[in-house]
Amino acid sequence: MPSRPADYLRVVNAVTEQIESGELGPGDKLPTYAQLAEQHKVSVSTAQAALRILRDRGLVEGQQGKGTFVTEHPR
Amino acid sequence: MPSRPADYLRVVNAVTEQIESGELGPGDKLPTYAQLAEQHKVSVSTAQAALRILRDRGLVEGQQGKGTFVTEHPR
DNA sequence: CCACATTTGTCCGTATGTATC
DNA sequence: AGATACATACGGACAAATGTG
Repeated sequence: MPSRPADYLRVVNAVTEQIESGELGPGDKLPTYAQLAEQHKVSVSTAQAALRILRDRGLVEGQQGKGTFVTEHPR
Repeated sequence: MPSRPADYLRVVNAVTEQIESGELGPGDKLPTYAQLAEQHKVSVSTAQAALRILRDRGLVEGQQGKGTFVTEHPR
């Protein structure tokens, strides 16, 4: 029974790939919660859960009032 | 302006410390969602968010119907 | 200085599914 | 069959920071 990944993980993986492929570079701004939610056909809550994971992993950083940005990662 | 950490991070940190201090060892069972929520005076939703982070970090593993357990393996 | 809109961040309650006992 | 417990998803309500007018 191949259960597909949870929605929030699909978003996590999608964004991670965009970063690793270079489509999104350090300092680049990600779509807003609402845009990300719409793009992946999930609720805003779910998009937020995904971004919380990405923040915890250190891939992105959020700035209130401005947006979410790809971490300038030396690594 | 040290604003204090978010509730879900407090739970993450508390559990992490219990693991690192040896109070909780590999294979040990954590409190249930409801118990964890009560102990830290947060909602079940918030406790779940904390455990999702801990799972993502690889510190614990959830098993449906059974419980959440400290991962067997360091690193 | 103030009002407003935008956007991220947090918290909660509920519903539903899945697995175990 | 029923109880327990983890897992996912959603929507609503605010707070905090930013930018604009």
